[in-house]
Amino acid sequence: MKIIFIGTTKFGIPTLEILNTKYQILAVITQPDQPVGRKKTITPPPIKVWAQKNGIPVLQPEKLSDTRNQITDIMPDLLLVAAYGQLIPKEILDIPKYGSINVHGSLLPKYRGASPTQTAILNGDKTTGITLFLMDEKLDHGPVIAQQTLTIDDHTSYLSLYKRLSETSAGLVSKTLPQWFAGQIKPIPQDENQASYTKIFSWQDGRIDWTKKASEIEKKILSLNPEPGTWTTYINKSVKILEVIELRDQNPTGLAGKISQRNKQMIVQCKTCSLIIVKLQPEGKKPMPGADFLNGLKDKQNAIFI
RNA sequence: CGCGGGGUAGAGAAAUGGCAUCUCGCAAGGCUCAUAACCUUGAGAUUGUGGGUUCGAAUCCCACCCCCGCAA
Repeated sequence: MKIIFIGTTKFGIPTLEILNTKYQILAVITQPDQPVGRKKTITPPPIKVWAQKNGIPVLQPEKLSDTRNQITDIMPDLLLVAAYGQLIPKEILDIPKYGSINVHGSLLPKYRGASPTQTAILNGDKTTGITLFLMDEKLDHGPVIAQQTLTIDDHTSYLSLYKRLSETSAGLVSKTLPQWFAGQIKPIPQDENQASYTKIFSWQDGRIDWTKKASEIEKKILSLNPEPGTWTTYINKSVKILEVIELRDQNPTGLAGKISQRNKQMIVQCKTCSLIIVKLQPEGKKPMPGADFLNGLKDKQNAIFI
């Protein structure tokens, strides 16, 4: 079987690796190199780097429809898409004999869209999973081919769940494709009534509201790091909050956001209980332990996050 | 030339022209049944680099290097 892999982020790499051992990867399609960071360094997508290292041809069209003729010429049996970042036009999806399959990091129809993993953690879900579905012209809409459920443990961070999902994808793709090619799977349409969508989180979404419950704040920190980041302000400067531990506190005292010290640890008051700030990063500074931040404070008595 | 913050002891911060200071850590001693607690003492800094102004520069001026937040 001949496959074209379409993807951009490193989410697809485990899947791509396993495909490369079992099938013929004719080409990899990924987004164009983008300027990144303050210096606007032109950076290739991770998928491109991997493909070049493994001697697989790379296509980087601005718009996918530009490559229609090239894809037709290659005559793939299947398009496999994982975290590409653009809608793929139907005229492309219909080219391969066995259709176009997308790997999505949630149990569809729940959490369609850009940030299923972060949203699952933010909402405090106990489970999530991987869905393989046959793509159509609508976003994350087509009939489901296979699903695999994963449990989300407490205190799971976005990055660790992302990694597990990405590895699970590889396993599920590897297990499912032979059955798909053999015609043993009948796609099941998604239940539109159950559908929900996720948005791309912005810097503003990462602002911490200290009047919320400590457990809610912790989930926000776990889900929205490293991107777009979670932050608060201290004397008109932003401070990223990178890592916290919830502290059981029977008698919350002081205002929400109030900074205090206990056993050399930095404590911030929330609504119902407190959080130990393990790691944070003031604007313009490198990440540092909460205790270090506390050491440098001029007025420890009145220190507060807003 | 996208906007902005920063570089001072091992760490985090003060000091805006005049003895480089504080908190933490570290070392030694003390207290204690004991301690991550407490007390005493100590070590540790060429203030990012190079030049300039000045009797005198962490501080003012010029150039350069490096780190970081936002935005993209």
